[in-house]
Amino acid sequence: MRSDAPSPPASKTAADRPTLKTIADLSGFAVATVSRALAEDPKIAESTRRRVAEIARQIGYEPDRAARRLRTGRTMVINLILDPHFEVLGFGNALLIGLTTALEGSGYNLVVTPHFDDTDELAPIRHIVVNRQADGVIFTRTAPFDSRARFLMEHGFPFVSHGRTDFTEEHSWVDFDNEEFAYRGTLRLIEKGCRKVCAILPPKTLTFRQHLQYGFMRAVREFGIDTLVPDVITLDTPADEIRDWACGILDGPNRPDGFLCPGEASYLAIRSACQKCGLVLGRDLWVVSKSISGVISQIDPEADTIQEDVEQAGRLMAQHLLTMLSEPSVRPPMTLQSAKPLFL
Amino acid sequence: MRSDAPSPPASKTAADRPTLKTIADLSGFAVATVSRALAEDPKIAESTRRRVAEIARQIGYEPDRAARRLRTGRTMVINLILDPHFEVLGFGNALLIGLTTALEGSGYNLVVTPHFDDTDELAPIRHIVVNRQADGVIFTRTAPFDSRARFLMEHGFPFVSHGRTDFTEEHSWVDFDNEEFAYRGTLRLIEKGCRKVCAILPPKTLTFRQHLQYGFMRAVREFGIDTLVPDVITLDTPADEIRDWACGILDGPNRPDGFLCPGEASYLAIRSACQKCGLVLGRDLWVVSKSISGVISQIDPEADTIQEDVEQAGRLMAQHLLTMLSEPSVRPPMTLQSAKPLFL
DNA sequence: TTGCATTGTTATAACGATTCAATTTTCTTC
DNA sequence: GAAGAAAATTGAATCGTTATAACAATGCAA
Repeated sequence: MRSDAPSPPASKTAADRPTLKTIADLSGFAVATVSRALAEDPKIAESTRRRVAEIARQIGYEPDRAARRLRTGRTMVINLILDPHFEVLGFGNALLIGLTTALEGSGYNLVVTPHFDDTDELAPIRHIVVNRQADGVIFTRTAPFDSRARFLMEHGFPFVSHGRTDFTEEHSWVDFDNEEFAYRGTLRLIEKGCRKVCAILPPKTLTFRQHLQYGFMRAVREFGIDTLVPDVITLDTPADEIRDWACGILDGPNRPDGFLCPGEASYLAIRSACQKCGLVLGRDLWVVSKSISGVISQIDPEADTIQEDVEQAGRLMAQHLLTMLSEPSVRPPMTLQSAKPLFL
Repeated sequence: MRSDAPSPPASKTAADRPTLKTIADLSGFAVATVSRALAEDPKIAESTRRRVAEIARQIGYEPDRAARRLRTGRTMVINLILDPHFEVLGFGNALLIGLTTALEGSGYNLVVTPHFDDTDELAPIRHIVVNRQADGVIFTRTAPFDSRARFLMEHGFPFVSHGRTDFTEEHSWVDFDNEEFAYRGTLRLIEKGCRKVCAILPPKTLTFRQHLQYGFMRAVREFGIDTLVPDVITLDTPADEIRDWACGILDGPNRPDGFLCPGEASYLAIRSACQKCGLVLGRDLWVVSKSISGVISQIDPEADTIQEDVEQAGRLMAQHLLTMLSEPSVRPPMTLQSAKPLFL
């Protein structure tokens, strides 16, 4: 007996998806009861709760997001502001994976909003806050007195930033211990015998430039090492410009013999410049690099890298936000991720 | 005179955001009239429409997403399925930037949903379709008979895939012309004098493996060149494994002298292996690589790369979806992105 | 003046959830 | 068995929007 009878004309799947009413009819209880039963309201009899939950499970009931949002005012949305300078290699992706992973099953959706024009960095966030487009915000690359953080604090809007600020008021953040990275990385270069070390740093506007600088300076001062910190070249400079600049430096007199690269693109750029100038890494020149995607240590196992676990940062940020959303009175969680050198 | 008078107790910003009712009260019209006026309903007097629009503008009215979604059933959400194998370098990021850019101002939100467990690739999509969590879906890395595409077509659910399928029924997609890439790339290797060329290909399950293979085979057959296509090594293999494998090959007899790398990680891996074996790129060995983030051509200007514009792909996918959503009867738009060699 | 389009506006009922206050049922206790 | 307390349930209102159908107001022909 064939069972593939002609199905009813184009049965639109989601047309008749179950609501509280469906469960109410099926169970004999009122809609209000069903709602409260599913919310585990202790004033609803245990037996009723079980009964309702069972039916809900059977028919695959899932509450309607729009209705809930309209009624409660909670959007169940977390908004990630997409920074234009998401490091080319790996950073954005890893963060996204971490965020979505940690948010899975929480009921929160991750909405990604771009912010690419350099004009008004507040615009997307203001829109979200004023029009209640999300319950929480996540953004990256903080400045010491970040206008986004200030705005969100002023409005009591939950957020987690990647990177610290210099505000006295506490807020939630996750950050990599860039000072430690720079300190240990520079020590490593000195240990290798470097006499003049160069650090490629982020733009001056960003908080983590300070951290890197502190760590770097601390190490070089301890050993009285010569330094070079370019003004015009930063981590955000396109790799080809870094490369060209490095070629110039390496050709000149009194060239540095150690580089601190807090990013993968800059590492590849230096590596390439070095090769072009006929210098050999690990003989004429040493480099310590931050590794995010892991590709560097995969390709150059002998390279001195320090791993930044950005995926974990994403998970942490999501968890922090979830904590704050479920317990608004809690002290904003902050996490400093330690720098783990892959060399000894 | 100091102006920092104590502000009213924690004035929650979005507490009193304007609704249709606000405009109704302000203008003297009924809520229904206001709604239809803003919708540019031709049955509403021109003068009324102008008046209402002006007030709406002044008070910064923005319709409530939840209410609208509840009433109309349209979610104004587009869902991107995050693939676990988003190429490490650049791909995911570029796509995301393209998507969000093209979606800006459209009123659609981009929600990112992960799919990391290798078990049921249909699960996230089924959830979206059955529970009406979005109006359209975007996903990547199609298989010839992709179960996700099939499911979505069966349910008449709008979607755009990155990559083609072998289904006879048409659906919307954006794809890079990988056959052309492989053909031109291989020709380039032959032109350089290569006698035995190796192609690193994606896993057999993916459609674009066929395209690459066709292009590759077409070129080598034309010139009767020897080939090597590893079975165990694919584009998804971690860079260190590719590197180790390549070292083995390059040390052995009858080694290939040309590599086709349709991905940046594989290029870096080959480049590194080559260096380790004491071979020199452009003398003992040639490589043609696909470049996505652009970092390769920035670092190795002399490298033979072919650019894939993934950001544009993202923009196209978003545009395709928007078209289909606004005109459901339209023939699903498809775009093949041409391969642009950066060498002559 | 009546009748009948035409044009513009509005009251009302949803959409699917939550929540308050009111109601019904069950359990105690005398 | 009645009264009162406790426990369990429910009707109705609400969130902000849109769609339908009904309602006024105006113009024009007969």
